[in-house]
Amino acid sequence: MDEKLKKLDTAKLDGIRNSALEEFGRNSYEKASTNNIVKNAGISKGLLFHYFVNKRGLYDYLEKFVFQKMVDVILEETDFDETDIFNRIKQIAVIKMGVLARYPGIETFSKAIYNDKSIADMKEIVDEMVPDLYRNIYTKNIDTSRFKDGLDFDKAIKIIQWTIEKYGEEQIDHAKKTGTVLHYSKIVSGIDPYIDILRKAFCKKGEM
Amino acid sequence: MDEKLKKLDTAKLDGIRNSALEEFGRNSYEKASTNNIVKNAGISKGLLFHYFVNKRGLYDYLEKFVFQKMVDVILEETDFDETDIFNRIKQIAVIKMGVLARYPGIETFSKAIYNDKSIADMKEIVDEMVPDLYRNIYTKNIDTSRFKDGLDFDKAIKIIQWTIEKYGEEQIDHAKKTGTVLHYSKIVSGIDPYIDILRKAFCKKGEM
DNA sequence: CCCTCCGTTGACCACTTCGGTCAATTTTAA
DNA sequence: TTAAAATTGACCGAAGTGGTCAACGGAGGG
Repeated sequence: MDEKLKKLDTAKLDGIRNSALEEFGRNSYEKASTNNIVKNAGISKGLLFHYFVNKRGLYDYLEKFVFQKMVDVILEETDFDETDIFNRIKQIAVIKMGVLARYPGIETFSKAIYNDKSIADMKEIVDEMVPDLYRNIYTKNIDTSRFKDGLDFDKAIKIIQWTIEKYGEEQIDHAKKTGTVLHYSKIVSGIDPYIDILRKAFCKKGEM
Repeated sequence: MDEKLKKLDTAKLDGIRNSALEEFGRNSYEKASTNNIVKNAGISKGLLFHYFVNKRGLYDYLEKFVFQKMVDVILEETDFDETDIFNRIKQIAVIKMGVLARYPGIETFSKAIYNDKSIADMKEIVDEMVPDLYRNIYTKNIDTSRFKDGLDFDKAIKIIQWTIEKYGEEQIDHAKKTGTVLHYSKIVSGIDPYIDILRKAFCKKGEM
């Protein structure tokens, strides 16, 4: 399966992935329809099974893909020379949103994974790697001296991260409800006032 | 339909609702199976259609129910004598979690609503009422004088609210992944350190 | 004791959709 | 020109779909 996949046209593969992520994100594994997937991907039924063998093969591939993609992109695009934690967190949030934009459905799919029984190995890998990854990207080469004395660093990071994520989610929700197109640059700039508040709240007076 | 429903046994109705919320939450409207719903609710097929006429009737009922339930419980249980915004937000979060605990699946169902086309009236009602409701419950009889001068009140509230919500989500996720049972009292007490941090960050020195 | 009422059942309906196959066709490259 | 590879979609038996309805059982009144 994997050798065949490597020869598959990038654009076509992208289409299949997005279509499948959406279908598996919206429905449980059993109810997700391969017919819908091929229809929305604009390919024939036979081709899907030619490349992914069967439904389970496609699902397992997607599972590995979304995890690997997120990790790869974050590690690759994060600027570890940035020592300011606020900028670092914002940067990672923006990177994540970029992935979400390129692969719509990746989010609902990720959440749906834990409802279905999936590859056993996969869960272990994820559960091991993710905490490690997150500890790294939010602490590596970060200047903690600017924080107020006595502030719980880990919890402060969580608050900043959560604020940025929730702001993003709110914007996405709002766009979905009103039917407007979402510009990620707008989200990014809209975050700043919140970051300012948190910076004032968490940093020493002279160090902002 | 509605008159019949009133005579339906509470426990049985609860079972049907929870089963249906879960099924509609996990699947799109078309793919959601009435067979699954009756099976998990422990009732016969005929009974479901006797009370709800058809699939759409059940769905529309659920839509009204989840919205009405949330509003009612919040308005009923919130203590508006509490003037401290931190306690107020925490209180509402706890109330919400209580509803989520009693009706598992209500959350995914709510999110799924905006993907499917649903009762047109419903959307308008929700879009009008919800912002109003939220403006009220987070500001009515709240003492704003404790906040630091120059702090953006609305944004500060958002940050507090988001922090509490994300903390809750994280705990629920963790419980789901590890398969452990979740005690809501634990969530509630676990929030406090975060609230303390935000209180120190947002309030005047003497006013905490 | 029967009778009527009503909540409740689940076999059954015609129909759609399911995952998956494979002979046939088109595209590619040499 | 030809062999190989990519791609199609009609087709399969099986399973599931929303919805119906004749029949059942127990409660309550006479």
